[in-house]
Amino acid sequence: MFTIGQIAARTGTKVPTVRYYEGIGLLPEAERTAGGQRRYDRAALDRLGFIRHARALGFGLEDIRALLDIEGHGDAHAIAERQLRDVRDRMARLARLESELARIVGSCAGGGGTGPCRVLEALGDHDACAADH
Amino acid sequence: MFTIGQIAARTGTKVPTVRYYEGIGLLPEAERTAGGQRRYDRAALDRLGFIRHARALGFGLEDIRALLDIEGHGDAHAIAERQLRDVRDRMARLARLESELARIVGSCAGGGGTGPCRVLEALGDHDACAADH
DNA sequence: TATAATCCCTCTAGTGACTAGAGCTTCAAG
DNA sequence: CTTGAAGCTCTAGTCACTAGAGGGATTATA
Repeated sequence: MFTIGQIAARTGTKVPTVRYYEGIGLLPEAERTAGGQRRYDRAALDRLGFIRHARALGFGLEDIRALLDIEGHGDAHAIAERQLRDVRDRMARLARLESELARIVGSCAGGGGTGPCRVLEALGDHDACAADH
Repeated sequence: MFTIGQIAARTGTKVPTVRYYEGIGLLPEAERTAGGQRRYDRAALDRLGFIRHARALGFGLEDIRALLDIEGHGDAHAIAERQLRDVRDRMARLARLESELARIVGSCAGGGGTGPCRVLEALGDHDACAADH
């Protein structure tokens, strides 16, 4: 049996987060000692590991709840594909931001320089942007 | 003079968001008609445009507040550079997620197929990941 | 001038995924 | 038996909005 601090450390989770997961029903209610402290078994540890892995991949908690519920139906594939599409979307948007920001930062050469910095003008100038954000 | 709906439409903002910005002090308090409705001038419209542009580039509201306050000191450049670093960090992390997710989704070939889908196993299998998330 | 359609007002509460803190109790080691 | 770390509950805060209730203002048309 593990304490909450132990499963937290083993999965790279913070202790309040473990309690939060229990509170919203992602983790089952833990057994308690006579004094009221939580104790966990191997299954709980694995489940938390699964949750943290899925979180690290960007799945939302509701998606994770669905993944934990279905246990083998076809839905898992659809959820993962949707997540992959989301990630690719975000990548594309970030790439546009990056080039725009690089342009703005580049619009005045040095950081410690003397002249007035163009960053504010560049930020105010919407029309110079490629498009859509 | 513009109504709140007009400046919202012109800047691609939702009306409650404009009121929210006023509430947190990003926009000055608007003049009011006798009946209590907000009216805006050109300066307010420009300021809101600046805010929305900066938001679209991923700046947080506190950064934007700082950008609006300084009006020409060297800080703007530093803030923009930090934002650019943030964006590049996020891009790198997303790229790792993307390859991991693609692997997981690819681990079972078809969506509408018959056999059991490996997505859940792949999600549970932390060790197969390249690293660090 | 009356009315209807559209807009606007304030206020509260909810979102997602935690995180921080106060004030207290339990556990394990020595 | 004492001490110190770790645990407990509960409330509230984060960020940047968004939704809804219940009502008032403005404007265009008849």
